[in-house]
Amino acid sequence: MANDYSANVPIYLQIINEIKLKIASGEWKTGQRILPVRELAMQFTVNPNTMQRALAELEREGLIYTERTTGKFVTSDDILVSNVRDMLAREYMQSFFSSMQKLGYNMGQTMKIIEDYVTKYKEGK
Amino acid sequence: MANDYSANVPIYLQIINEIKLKIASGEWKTGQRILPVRELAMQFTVNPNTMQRALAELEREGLIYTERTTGKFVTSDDILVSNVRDMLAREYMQSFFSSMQKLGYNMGQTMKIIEDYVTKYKEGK
Amino acid sequence: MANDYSANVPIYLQIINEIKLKIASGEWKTGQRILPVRELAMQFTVNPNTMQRALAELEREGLIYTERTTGKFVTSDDILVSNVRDMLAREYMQSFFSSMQKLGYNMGQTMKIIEDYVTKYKEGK
Amino acid sequence: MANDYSANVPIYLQIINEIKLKIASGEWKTGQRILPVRELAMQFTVNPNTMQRALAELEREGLIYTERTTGKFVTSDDILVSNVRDMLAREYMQSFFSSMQKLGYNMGQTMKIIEDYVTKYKEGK
DNA sequence: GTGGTCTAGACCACC
DNA sequence: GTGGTCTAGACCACA
Repeated sequence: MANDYSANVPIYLQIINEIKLKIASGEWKTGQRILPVRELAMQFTVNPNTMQRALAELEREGLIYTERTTGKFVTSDDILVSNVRDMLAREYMQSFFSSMQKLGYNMGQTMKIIEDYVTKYKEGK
Repeated sequence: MANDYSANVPIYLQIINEIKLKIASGEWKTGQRILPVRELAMQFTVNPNTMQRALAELEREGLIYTERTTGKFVTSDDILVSNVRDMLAREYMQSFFSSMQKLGYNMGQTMKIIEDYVTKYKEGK
Repeated sequence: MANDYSANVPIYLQIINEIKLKIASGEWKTGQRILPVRELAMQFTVNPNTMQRALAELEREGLIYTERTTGKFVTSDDILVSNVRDMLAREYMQSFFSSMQKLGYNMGQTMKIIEDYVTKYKEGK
Repeated sequence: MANDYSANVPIYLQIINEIKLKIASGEWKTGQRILPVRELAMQFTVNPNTMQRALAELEREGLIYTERTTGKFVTSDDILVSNVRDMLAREYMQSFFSSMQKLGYNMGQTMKIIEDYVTKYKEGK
């Protein structure tokens, strides 16, 4: 049996995911300037180096770019952002179906549960 | 420095979830005797004290009971198990919809994505 | 006129190039274990973090891989190494021809100079 | 901590090389008057003192001479310029062969690579 | 004031 | 002892 009791997910990876979500969801708009590294670090209560590392990684993925001495910006590539958003949605969905499967629900049963939930949600609203 | 990044989730909590999942999914059947603590601890490659703590917690929730001198058993209360299973499914589902909402998909859009996914899944199969 | 009086090339980039050369030239053989990060850092008289960064980059390029708790190894992919070697050779060559062009030699003239040089070299030997 | 990583090459040395190249390549013609130090300094976006130092060095090497009250001129000694040009070419070439050797190519292999490259270059053109 | 880099020193998980 | 991560604090180039 494989045993990996959650070795702490590195902070910089958690930050990467958080920011990726902000960009994908449009909370950080394409082309928009982002806060200075040091301010971001304070906002996330993290060391500037850690933030720097996270942003460097996001830059490698193309979600952020740097203008020397001016600052960092969200990419202006709407298609890229859209792809990231789709990819995240897909990950969430697959993870959800996988969890349901572990609980013993096959896809059809899972769909039924979802539909019931949505129906009740609409009525409740 | 105080920060809000996931300090390790205590191992005993992780184990509780694992076992709860085994019971809810039927991998551990109702009324079935479970292995001695020490063996379970080995199986999970965990300290026996940690396993003991997890089992105690599960017992408080009624999912496990102890017969002195005989050992520990999964509850025989099928309804309780069924409720736990439903509850977990509900948690997964709410968490999923919540994530999708953070990504900017409302419930209708999310449903559409799910249906597309399921359709493609069936075709692919 | 563009002015960029060599801002120091970052040490970690210099190290990357040095190590890449060692691997491409076969001084570090494919599959061979490399020294621990901290020892390498001492050998290069550099901070361990700097060495770590360089090695991480090389790992992203596939030239190095890590076995947890065991150490780091040169890739076993001979083809990859061969490609890197070819690429470096090509870079050197293009840089050379480019320099000669700046000096006012076209490709034919450059070839002539090379051949003279090689001829003399052989005679001298 | 002492280490052997390229501390910035002094700017005046970089400028010397740049100007030497201009003279050797004929961009600055023999006997031609060169701009006043202050204008050159501006062109190179460099402190006038730095430019002065570079020109003084070039004068010591005979590539430049000063006529009091008139200004500075490129040497009229075509043979000297030609020699400098040859010497630079030779340096580039030796540096190139040396790099290739470090990569593990002997002179014959290097020649083969050059010829392949030139052949493809001509076809491509 | 901006990002980028480097050092020093520490802690952690894994074996 | 191995790699990986994090913090703190410093320095640099560029504009």
